[in-house]
Amino acid sequence: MVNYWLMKSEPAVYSIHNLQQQKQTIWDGVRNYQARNFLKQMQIGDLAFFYHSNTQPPGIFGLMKIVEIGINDPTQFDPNSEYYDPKSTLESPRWQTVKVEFVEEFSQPILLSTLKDKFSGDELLVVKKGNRLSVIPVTELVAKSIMNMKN
DNA sequence: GCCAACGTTGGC
DNA sequence: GCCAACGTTGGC
Repeated sequence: MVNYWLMKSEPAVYSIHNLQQQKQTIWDGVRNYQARNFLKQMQIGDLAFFYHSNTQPPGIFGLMKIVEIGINDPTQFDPNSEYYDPKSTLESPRWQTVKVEFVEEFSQPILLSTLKDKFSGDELLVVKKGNRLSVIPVTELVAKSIMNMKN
């Protein structure tokens, strides 16, 4: 069974175009336990919407696929990284993540304003007021609907 | 730049 | 375990 997710990134830091060029990347830097728990639930083959946050306009700009799971986020051990976590140890790492692969960039991005028109906060967490999670699950029904909207 | 809505930290 | 203070996210 394929699960669907939505993963946020600030395009000024890492955009769908960066992923398109790199083909694959380790999704590092998530430092929120709830988001991490969703990362741990991911399975190889799952699909994730690439969401551009903190930009104008915000929205879903493409699709990616989970190709590797259970990766220890390397930046937690790197004192030079802004994501360094001195409380994390090699014996029991705190932060796990996944490797994602570029699938497609949407020819027409699905903007947050559109998502707000189409879905309620209960249907899709990203339109819920006050939502701050950078990794959220998306139901199959909503995912299919989004896939239709991009055409 | 503002600020609402969180999550985290740390004293007690 | 409580909760005040503080930090962060992210749309606007």
